This record gives sequence, structure tokens and C-alpha cells, in this order.
Amino acid sequence: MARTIGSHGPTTMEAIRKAGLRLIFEHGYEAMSLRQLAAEVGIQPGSLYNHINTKQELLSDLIQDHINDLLRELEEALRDKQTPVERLRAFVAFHVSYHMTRKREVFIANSELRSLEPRNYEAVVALRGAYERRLADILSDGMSDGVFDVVDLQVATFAIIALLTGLCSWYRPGGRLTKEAIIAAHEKLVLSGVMPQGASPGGGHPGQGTRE
Amino acid sequence: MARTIGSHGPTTMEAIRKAGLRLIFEHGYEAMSLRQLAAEVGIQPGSLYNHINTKQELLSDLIQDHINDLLRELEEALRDKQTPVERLRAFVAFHVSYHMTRKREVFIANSELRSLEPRNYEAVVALRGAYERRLADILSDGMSDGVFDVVDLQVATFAIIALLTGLCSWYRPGGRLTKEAIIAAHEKLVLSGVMPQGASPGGGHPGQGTRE
Amino acid sequence: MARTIGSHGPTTMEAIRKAGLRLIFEHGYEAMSLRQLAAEVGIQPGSLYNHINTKQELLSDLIQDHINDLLRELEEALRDKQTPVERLRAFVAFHVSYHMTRKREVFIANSELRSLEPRNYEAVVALRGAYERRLADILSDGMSDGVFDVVDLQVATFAIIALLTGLCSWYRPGGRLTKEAIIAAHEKLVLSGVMPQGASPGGGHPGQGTRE
Amino acid sequence: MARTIGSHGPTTMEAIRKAGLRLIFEHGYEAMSLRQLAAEVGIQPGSLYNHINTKQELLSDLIQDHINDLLRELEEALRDKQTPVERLRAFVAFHVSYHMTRKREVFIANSELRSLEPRNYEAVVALRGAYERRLADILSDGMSDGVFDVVDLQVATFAIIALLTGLCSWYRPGGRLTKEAIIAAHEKLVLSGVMPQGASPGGGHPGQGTRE
DNA sequence: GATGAATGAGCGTTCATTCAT
DNA sequence: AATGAATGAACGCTCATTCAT
Repeated sequence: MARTIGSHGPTTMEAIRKAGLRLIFEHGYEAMSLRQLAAEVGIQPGSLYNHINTKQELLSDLIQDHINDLLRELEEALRDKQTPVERLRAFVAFHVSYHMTRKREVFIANSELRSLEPRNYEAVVALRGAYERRLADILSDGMSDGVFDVVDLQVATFAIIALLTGLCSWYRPGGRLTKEAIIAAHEKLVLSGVMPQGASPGGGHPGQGTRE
Repeated sequence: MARTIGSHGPTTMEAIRKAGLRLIFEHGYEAMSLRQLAAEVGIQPGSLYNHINTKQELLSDLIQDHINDLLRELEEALRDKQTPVERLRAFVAFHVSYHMTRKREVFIANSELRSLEPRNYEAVVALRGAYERRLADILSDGMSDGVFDVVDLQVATFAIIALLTGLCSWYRPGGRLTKEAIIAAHEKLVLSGVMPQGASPGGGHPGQGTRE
Repeated sequence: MARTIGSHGPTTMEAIRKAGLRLIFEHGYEAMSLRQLAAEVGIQPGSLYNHINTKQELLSDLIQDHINDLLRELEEALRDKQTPVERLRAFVAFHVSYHMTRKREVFIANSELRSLEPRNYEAVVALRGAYERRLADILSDGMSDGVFDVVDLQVATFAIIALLTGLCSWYRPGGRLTKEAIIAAHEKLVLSGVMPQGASPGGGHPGQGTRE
Repeated sequence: MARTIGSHGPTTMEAIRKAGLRLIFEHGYEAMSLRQLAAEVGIQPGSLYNHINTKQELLSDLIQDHINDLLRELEEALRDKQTPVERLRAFVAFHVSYHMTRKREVFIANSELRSLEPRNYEAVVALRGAYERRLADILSDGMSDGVFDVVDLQVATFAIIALLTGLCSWYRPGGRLTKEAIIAAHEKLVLSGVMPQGASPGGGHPGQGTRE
């Protein structure tokens, strides 16, 4: 990767990834044509193939790189957090801020999964599963400690990720809220959502007794 | 008569919608070809045009019909509910069960919005806005009553809808959980998530004071 | 309109011919679709086939009927004319006024010939040949009498017909000129054009002697 | 290398224009399919689009280039001609010989005008108007000099052009007549047609008095 | 590394025509 | 006579991809 002198190769590749990211985000993978992409980059369509192997591989690389980053950075964000509450709070903060800074990758990784060929699809889904398991483990630990209470661990995991990920379909930089405010708003919903219902008002409706 | 395959009259239109729904759900609007659709229905590609005007209009009709149903049925579900808590619980139950029975429409209405032409797009976004406002009003009322507490009304609205809608990317009929269990799991997360943090365990971390 | 008992059959057929004439004139035979035609008439495309056999036959009928009329009416116009000059003048007057009143048929019969199937094409070309021969005979008679002088009989025949027929690509009813003025303008050009060059000014360049 | 059929580079574009010209001449613009054209050129239909933007633009280019050539070459043909008679004779000779050598372009430029989109249509009609004005000016000058006499300038202009242009619907290279003979035949008709009727026989019928 | 011209498949759509009702 | 739904072929055009230069 780190080739520096002589050629603009790396620059072109970077331009392709960047433009590809934007175009897929805006129009979807199927709807983005390599002609559009080439035009955006300022080269002829055929020249793309000096940098990519196939359109499919470009998508796959974009998604896979994103998911790897996501996982690696999550690791870092959780490294020194000990209690489930601390870890959940860190998870939320990390997830939200990552989604704010890389919302295109995040969006694509969710919406264009179905355009991946089986092999690539499975690889990505496996990585996504690892990410989800991180959250599931935090929730599970909190349940054991009695600090969290969810009706179903898996549902809660999916629901919390969906809740947090929803961000990238409405967030625009420079909007009404600061990053911190947005994080705080999500922290409240998630943390509060998994807490035991204890003395909180409005609880105790009978339907809750029927859970499987 | 020879050919009764391919069916006639109103049936064909229904078959087109049904097959279209499934194919768009599975492959996306851009990736579904009218040849596929016609084959699924059992007619020639050109014959589709006895029933639809354009591919775009088929998508638009599917989405618009769904959103109208969604709004109408929500109205019904909320009709006799009085308190914000009751209403929020009803909203969650309705949303989840609607999404379980019509997850394809729901999924498409979210993921294929960008494939709508501007005119259609705006119409659908307006209807979606009306739906979101229903939830926002419930939350707002609950805040006034002191039974709910969210950091930011808009963020909470989007987040809750995202949380609930996430369901349709993992739910499969006949899975591990009953409908009631799934509803209960979501109710707990949402209701608990918007409650004032009062005496609940694990709360009271200092960061909460800094929100905008 | 004048539909009397039982069926509107004749009316519909007439409407089809009329609309067909207009549409072919405006867009050309190839560019006119039977869907357009049906819409114009106010019926469904399939219903056209209760009145016509094929699109091709509609064209052929329109052209053939026109050419037959043209020939028949020419006969009449020439009936009592004796001298070549009288007959040529009558030919011009007839041709021009026919083209003014039925310019669509005339235009189509010239421009859509190539869209006729071989069988129909040959039939029409034969009739057109008969029409041209009428003019050729007049010119030929005039040459024998010494009142006309053309360099080549066939070229003159084609050229005069082209000259006269050109009318229907610019004539619009209600224009600057009266019908009589238009006829007079063409008569002058044609009559004068075939006259021996005698004492006329500007003539007599030597090249004229060398023609085959 | 396998395929040198289908040719390369600038040659392909030339082959497309040439084949397009012939096919449009023979079947009409609407009736010519790009599949036919591609087959004629020896490439795949889609490959046409490496050379043209649209079918419409191909037509438009063919016509526009022809009309520009026509105007430019007319300019040259008239350059050193002084008197109206000389100029008219030159006009006829030029028009006829141009139409003999490029009859396909000429034919198309007349018959396929209606297939041009409004923008292109107007451009071409404007150029054609300039060409017509050349002839009108010659006639007008001749009238002032007293060497020409026409009943109506505009009618005469259109009629003469129609007369001359008619050539390209019957002319075939290698026919009965030499180029010179054909030119001479047209010169006689046109020159004689616009001459004052002076002593020529057959003149003086009463209808001539009614001109507007 | 880039270009331009090519491929072959496929796109959404329209067409003339047929025919049971 | 008219309809509505169907057929099968074809339309203009775009696509991802290849490759000699």
C-alpha cells in the first residue's frame, strides 16, 4: 500500500474508493455504474480495471475494511472499561461516534449486504456477528450482575444495534445537535432501556408476566 | 384454451404485486428485472404493461399503499388508548406486529425510498413524517406528564422507530419466539428507555450533566 | 353523425381512415402506432381489427384509393380539353387544386411508398405510372405540334410533377394566396417552361445544341 | 487477434455514417434499426455507442453536415457569376449535380426532417431557408432587370427547388442520360419557366390577369 | 497506467397482432 | 363491435468487462 514515489497509483485507488463510497451511498450498489464512477474519478471506465478486479470486489473491500476497522476500534474503546454499565456506555458512545464520522461505510455495510456474492456475504456476516456478540456479552454480564434486565438477550442486542445504527439515516454534520448531545441522547435510551424496572414510574403492567 | 397458466384479470395484477414485493425484498428494486418478475408471474415481459405503467410506478404503489395502511391501522390501534404510557405501549405493540406480518413492505418502504422519483419520494416521506409525528406526540405528552424523560425528543423518536423497525431484518415466522414474546421484549426496551431514571440502579454517572 | 340504424360500423371505419391519414401525415407510417390510432378514434387497439386487417393494408388502402381518385378525376378534368396547351393547363390546374384539397393523401402517397409491401408497392407504382403517362402524352403531343419544346421528355415529366407536387409540403389553407393565384403561379412556370425558347430574352446559349 | 472485421478507429465512424445513410435512405429513419446498422458495419449494436450518442443525433449530424456542405458549395458555384441568368443557370447546374452525387443525403434531408427533434429541426430548417433565399434573391434580381417574370416569387422559389430536387427520387447512376444531359434538361425547364412570356406561343390566357 | 473500441448480455419498454369473453 | 389480456419479437440503449495499443 505505502508506495510513494513515481506514480499516482495510490491516489487513483483512493479516489476510486472515495467516489465509490459516495456513489454507492447515494444511489446504491446496483444503481451505480462504473461509468459514473470513472467519470467521477476522471478516468475512462476501462482504466478502473488497473485498480480493481471487479465491481463486486470494490463493494466487498469497502464493506470488509469498514467492518474490520469497526471491530478493531471497538476493541480499543472497550479496552479499559470494567463494569457492564461502563462497557455499555462505552459501546454506545463508540458506536454513535463511529457512525457519525463514517456514516457512508456504515450505511452501505448494512444496506448493500444483499448485493454481496455468497462468499463475501458470509465473511461480512461473520464479522458483523462478532460485533454483535460484543454487545450481547456486555448485556449478558450485566444480567448476571443484576444491573441489567432485558426480556430476551438476542432481541435486545439486535434492537440496540438497530437503534444506534438508525442514526446514519438522519444524521447530517452541522445539524442542530453536537456530537456529545447525540451520544448522550442515545446513552439515556439504551442504558435506561436495559435497566431493571425497579422503582421507575409507569412500570408493572401485567403483560410483562407472560414472557417465554 | 391451452394457456391458463399466467392467470387472468384482477388475479394477474395481484400476482404481479405479490411477486414484485418478494423480488424487490430479496434483490432490491434496481436488481429486480421485469423479466424475472414476468417469469415469476408466468407471463411475457411485455404483458406486464397491461397492468402496470412503469416499473417505478409499481414500486411507488407498493410503498404508498403500505404507508397508507400503516397510518390507518395505527390510528385504529391508538383509538381508545388514553395515557401516554398506554399509548406508547400500544404504539410499540402495533408497530411490531405490523412489521411481523408485513415485513417485506416495511423493509422496502425503508430501503427503496431512494429509488423513488422525486415526486413519489416526497409523497412517501410526507406520510412517513406523519407516522413519526404520532410517536413524537406521545413522547411529548409523556414528558409533560412527567412519566417520560428523553434527552432529545427528535432523536428519541427516530431511535425508537429504528429500534422497532430493526425487527424486520432478522424476524422469520416460525422462529424461536412467539409474537407476544417479541412484543414484550420491545415494550420493555422502549418503555424502560424513556422512563425517568429515578431510583433505577446503575444510574447517576456524572457525564449526564453535560447535555445540551 | 349520420349513423342510422343498428351499427356504427361505417362511422368507425371512417374515423379510422381519417385519423390514420392525419397520423401518418404527421408522423409517418412507421412512427404511427396503432395504439395512437386507436386512442384517436376512441377505441381499444384490439378493436381496430374489427375494421382493418393489418396496419399495412390500411396504408395501402389509403394510398390506393387516393391514386384511383386522382386518376379518375384527372380523366374528368381533361375530358373536353383538346389542344396540348389547353390540356397541359388543365393538368396543372387539376393537379394543383387536387393537391390543395387532399394534401395529406398526396403527401403520404409520395413519402410512404417505401413502406408498402412489394405487392402493394407495385400496384401503386403502376397507377402512378399511368398518371405520369398522361402528362408525358400531353407533352409529347405538344412536341409533335411544335408548341412545346423539352430537352428530354421523361425528365420533363418527372420534373413537372415534382414541381407541382412540391406544393403540398408548404401549402396551408388560409395562407397568403388564393387558390387561383397559386394555380396561376404554377401554370406560368410550367407552360413557360415547356415552350420553345423562340424570342425569349436570355436564351440561346450554345450548350443547348449538344444534348443527347 | 481474431477479429479485424468491424474495423477500428475513425474508420468505424465513417462506416457507421455510410451505412446509416444508405439504410435511412432505403427504409427511412424510423424503420432503420440500430441492430441493422450495427450488422451492416460489422459490430455489436451496443458498440455503436462508442461512436454516436443517440440514433437521433446520427440523423441530425448526417442532415446538418449535408446542408452545410450544400450551402458552402453553392457559394462557390455562384462566386463568379454576375447576371441573374448566369446565376440561375449556375444554381440549376450546381443543384442538379450535387443532387446526383449525394442524392441520399439530399433525400434524407428532405424526407426525414419530421423525425428531427425540435431543436435539430429548427436548426436545419433555418439552414434550408438560407439556401432557398439564395434562389429567391436570384429570381428577384432577374425580375428587377426584367429578364425574369414569375407570378409569385415565393411560389416560384419553392417550385423550382421542388422541380430540381425531384431528381433524386428517380436518378440512378449509369442510367440513360449523361450528367450534362440531365443538367441541360433542367436548365431548359427552369430558365424557360421564369422568362417573360414575350412572343412565346400559347401565352395570354385570361386567368393570368387575376394574380394577387 | 491510461485509452478507446470492442463484446455479449441484458435492460425497461413498445409494437402489431390475436382471441376468449 | 368492443374489450382486455395475452403473445413474441423487437426496439434504443446501458452495462460490466476485456484488451491491443
